[in-house]
Amino acid sequence: MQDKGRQGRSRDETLLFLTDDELRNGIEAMYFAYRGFTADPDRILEEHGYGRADHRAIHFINRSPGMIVSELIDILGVTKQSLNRVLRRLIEDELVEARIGDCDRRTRRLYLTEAGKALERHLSETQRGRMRAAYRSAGPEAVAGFRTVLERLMDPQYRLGSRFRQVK
Amino acid sequence: MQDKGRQGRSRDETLLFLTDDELRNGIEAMYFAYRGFTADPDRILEEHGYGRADHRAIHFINRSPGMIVSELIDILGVTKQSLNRVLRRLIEDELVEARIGDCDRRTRRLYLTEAGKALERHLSETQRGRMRAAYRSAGPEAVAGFRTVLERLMDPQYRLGSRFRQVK
DNA sequence: GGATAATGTCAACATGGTTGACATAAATTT
DNA sequence: AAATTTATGTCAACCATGTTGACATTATCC
Repeated sequence: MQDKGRQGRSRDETLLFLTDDELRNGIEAMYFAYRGFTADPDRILEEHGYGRADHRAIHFINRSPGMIVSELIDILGVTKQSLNRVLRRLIEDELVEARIGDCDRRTRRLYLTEAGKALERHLSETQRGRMRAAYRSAGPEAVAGFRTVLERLMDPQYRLGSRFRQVK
Repeated sequence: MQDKGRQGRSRDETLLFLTDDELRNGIEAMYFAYRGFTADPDRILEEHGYGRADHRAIHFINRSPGMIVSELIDILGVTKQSLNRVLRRLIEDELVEARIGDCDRRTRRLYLTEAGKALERHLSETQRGRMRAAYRSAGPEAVAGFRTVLERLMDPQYRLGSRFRQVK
């Protein structure tokens, strides 16, 4: 099954990276890498009684302080009900503060509190640690390639270039 | 917040890929890319009334036909109860067949049926399509770098090299 | 024959998604 | 000024997928 594909295509050596086998390996690698990538934060979050959804909210609020709720909904790609369940708890626990917008008083601008920033740092440091180790052992050229392919894999509106007309 | 880190480190140009900012961008890219990467299969699965857990089982059974249940549990990193719920349905729906092992009759060897293979092909073709487009537009060197970093990100036992003493 | 191993199953629970319906307050349009 | 739209919040029900714990069956191993 997994040999069949290669045969017909590998005559062109320069396109070896496009054989079905190579693509399948890439798919699998993506799966395992993502799991490794989330493993450390997951452990930390569990100790604090939070989950991955909380991490994502914390990450993006830290990334763009003052972001409003609907922007966060768009970035995370979840419903307001789903995000609200997360936000409500983070606000109750005083990891996140929601201030009324000054231009538009219907909106809520989201900020991490000091406690929120502390948790963010803890999560981020651990995750960056793994990323740094991977980057360092792979080298700058590999990292550039890694980033290029990742950008091509995501839906266009989330590419680094497209993600900054928003915020404040 | 996100400027602070760079300042202290960017003096060494060759290590720019290791600044906290670069690492944070990598983390975010990983998140968005993974989402893109699973979006197409998720749509297809939903049409058939299946979920991502079913996809993973189908993927790995296709990848290593005859794999036994405990091997699949190890690869997926879930409990037997969790996998069982998935397998039970896939077997009921006749996408997967579980044959009694010939050496050890306690074990169950897992295979995709024709219907299972058909669904696998549908899912895989779509996902490979996106992967192929990304690979093609990024080029072979980027792909090599991509794969290198992914391998370094995953837990070592899942690296491509370490994943083949098993099966049959 | 007794211990161990591989699998299956039941029940209860948590997380994090979904949809649908409805409420409030503020901004915008007419 | 009134009507409409927008941003947010909330309740309830549901689904998928993970967990733990307990227990049963069958086959293998010593």
